[in-house]
Amino acid sequence: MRQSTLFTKTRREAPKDEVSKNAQLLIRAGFVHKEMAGVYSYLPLGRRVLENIERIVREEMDRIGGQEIRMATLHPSEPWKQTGAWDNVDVLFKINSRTEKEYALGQSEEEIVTPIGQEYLNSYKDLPLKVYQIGQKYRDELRAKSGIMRGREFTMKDMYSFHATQEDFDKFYAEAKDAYLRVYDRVGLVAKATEASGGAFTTKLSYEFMVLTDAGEDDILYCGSCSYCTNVEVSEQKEGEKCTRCNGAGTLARAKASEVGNIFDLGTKYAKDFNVTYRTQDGTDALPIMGCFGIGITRLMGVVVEALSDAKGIVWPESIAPFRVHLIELSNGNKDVESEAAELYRELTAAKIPVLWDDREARAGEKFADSDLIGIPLRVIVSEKTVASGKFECVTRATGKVEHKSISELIGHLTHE
RNA sequence: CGGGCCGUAGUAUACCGGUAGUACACCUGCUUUGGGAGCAGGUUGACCGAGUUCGAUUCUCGGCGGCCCGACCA
Repeated sequence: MRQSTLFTKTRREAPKDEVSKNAQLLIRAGFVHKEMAGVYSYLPLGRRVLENIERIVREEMDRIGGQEIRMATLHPSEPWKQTGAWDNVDVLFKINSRTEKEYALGQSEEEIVTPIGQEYLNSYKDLPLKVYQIGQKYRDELRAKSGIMRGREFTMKDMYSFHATQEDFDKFYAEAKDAYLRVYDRVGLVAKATEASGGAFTTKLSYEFMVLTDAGEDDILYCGSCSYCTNVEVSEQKEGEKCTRCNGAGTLARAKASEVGNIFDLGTKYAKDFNVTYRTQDGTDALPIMGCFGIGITRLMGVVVEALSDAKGIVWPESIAPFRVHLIELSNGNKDVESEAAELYRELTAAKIPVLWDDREARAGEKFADSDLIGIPLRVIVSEKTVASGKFECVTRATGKVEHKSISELIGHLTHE
């Protein structure tokens, strides 16, 4: 992609109505556009990042047997009334049509997926079933905040599972937990599986997945030596105490964290609400046990920016960066430099490496500053200097490390990781 | 939802009861060219409504919108 034609450009100053680091940087760098409080549009750079996060999530959900679907986001009111959520879930957006018919906007989709399940889950042979989708969710938050981390419209991956037995559910729950941890690891974050309350869903404990960041809204306690981590809202222990989980090997530290996912045991609540039963092996009817598993895609993007950016701008992990290479052409009209940059762009593109080519007529300082802000992992500079030396200057965004490589060395490096 | 602050070019900000100035961006030209260039010229603006006033962008009220603290947070 030529940067001269890229839709959006960088800004020198942060907008005055954003305080959070993620929103300031994403807007300055041209990834997102704010529509209103808590609602953002994703522009080419931002969309590419979302797509990369979604790809990773899909791969991990498919790996544990998930089947991707896409459910409606405009919902009939009936199922919401049937579960009681219509009157009890205050973040539910409710809409009246011009014929006075009532609708809801999806903020989670148990009310939609369960009736769908009812139609196809007839026999124990149809279980287990795991379906998921990636799509927009709407929540009527009283106060949107923290940029893209807590909006009224956001993108979420939500998976729902149906099981014949508690044992089967527990087995899948453990697989899902591992898949979640792989997702966070792959997008460059360290997430802790945190014990938390099940909220309105269940009286059982659930797992929230927490990333340590001061931009987070939750307070967690975690052990310094084992994997124990708990939301302070359900903890019976306090900061500084010996961890009981590992018999006091570690002490508990308290930190701010952002929830980037959660997984719930729904039991038979929704199956009961919608009277979903399946025929068991011995010919009786039974209620399936359900689970729901969410990952906030857009929040994850915001948390990555919060956790990994530095004073100069965003630092994207390789796995979700909008482009892998930022090709900086410093030609100033020098034809040799121009043709060398064009040639490098062609070769990288032929090697299927996504490249943002800064072919603008701008000075070096501006290009470098923009490049730091946008945060593409590898910067490759083409200039009179590099043409003379026969090697390109390669700078790693995260570390600032500079290396000089030929085209073949560079492509070899990028394709053998 | 309670409390507070705030709405001025695309962005960020001044000043002012007599219709607005700066910087960046944008357009034209010349020069410059490895860390956000310089000169010259140019384009662009008071959230909406009502009230007070000779006159309102400025003061008052209402609406709408934004941000912060708290509460809330499937």
